[in-house]
Amino acid sequence: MQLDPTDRKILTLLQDDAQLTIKEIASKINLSVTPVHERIKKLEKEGFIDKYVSLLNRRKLGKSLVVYCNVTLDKQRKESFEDFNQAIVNMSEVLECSVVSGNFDYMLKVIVEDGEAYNQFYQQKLSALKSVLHISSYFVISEIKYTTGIEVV
Amino acid sequence: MQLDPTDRKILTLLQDDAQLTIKEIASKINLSVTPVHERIKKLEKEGFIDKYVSLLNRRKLGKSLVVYCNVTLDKQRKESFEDFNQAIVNMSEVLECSVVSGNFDYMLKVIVEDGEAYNQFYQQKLSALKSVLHISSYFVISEIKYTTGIEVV
DNA sequence: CGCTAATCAGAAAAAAATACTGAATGCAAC
DNA sequence: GTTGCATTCAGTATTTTTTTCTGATTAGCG
Repeated sequence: MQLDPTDRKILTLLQDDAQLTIKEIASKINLSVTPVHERIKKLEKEGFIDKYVSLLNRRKLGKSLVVYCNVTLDKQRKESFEDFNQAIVNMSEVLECSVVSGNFDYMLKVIVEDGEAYNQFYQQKLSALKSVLHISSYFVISEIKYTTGIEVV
Repeated sequence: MQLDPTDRKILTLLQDDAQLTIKEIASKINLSVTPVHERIKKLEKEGFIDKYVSLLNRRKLGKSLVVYCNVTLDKQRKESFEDFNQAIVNMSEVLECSVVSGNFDYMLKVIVEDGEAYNQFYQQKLSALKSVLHISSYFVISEIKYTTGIEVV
């Protein structure tokens, strides 16, 4: 399926504010509600829109510390990767985890309450995994930018 | 303001699916619509809910490559950080950017179309910034986990 | 006990989403 | 050229949801 400029405008609006009513969107792009509604349903069905979420304020919820981790696995063990992946998916502290190229294996983004909580997480959860060989932690001091919005060209 | 278990349930539901109707939420947590509605409005006003967004499928939109970057700035120049921050905020390829502790200064998450597009971005945008001294790039090979949902305890 | 504040259910009103109808347009086949 | 088909749209009707309003229940407290 090919997106036209109207679809792109709708996607751009929705990824910034999913609470916009169809009428509001219609008004912003000079259309009536019918085509806007139909297009949104189509975009959902075709998989351009993955899901609608509300973004919570992590500080308000006591998760003030963000840490990026580089993890290297013990390549000797054949099942290392599967074991590790499985474990990571079930850790609520880990928001993002990807296999990356370079001189380590995984990049993680972790959020916790504070340094003490990270120490707990590090010692009892992450480094406790048998497949883990090495971890480097980078503490976030200041968040310059965070967005879930991607450019819709 | 203090959250009670009902508030936490609502937040947990909403951060996973912001399209749930108040009636559906009410039914899931055994309440009527009135208190659910009142609580959501309160949670928005108090800042526990930052915003509602739709998450788009980046592959569908041609952004197939994710790259994490470590950037080191030239500390000699006094205005380096401000200049860099300003520039980053205006780059649509950069989804996340944070100042971090450790042997480099910034951690970035970048999404682009492919390797060629990254090369373009790297050469003409990122390394073109005067304040940038060094960049290390880590290409994402496989995304194990990605979520915007944080544990609401 | 009586007062107040907080929380809730249920119903009513307002607004939104969804479904339906038909008009306008573009395009391909003949 | 014109017939037929598909696409896109505006306008309206219907259904569903949100929002507001009213009053009941409960818990805390002097």
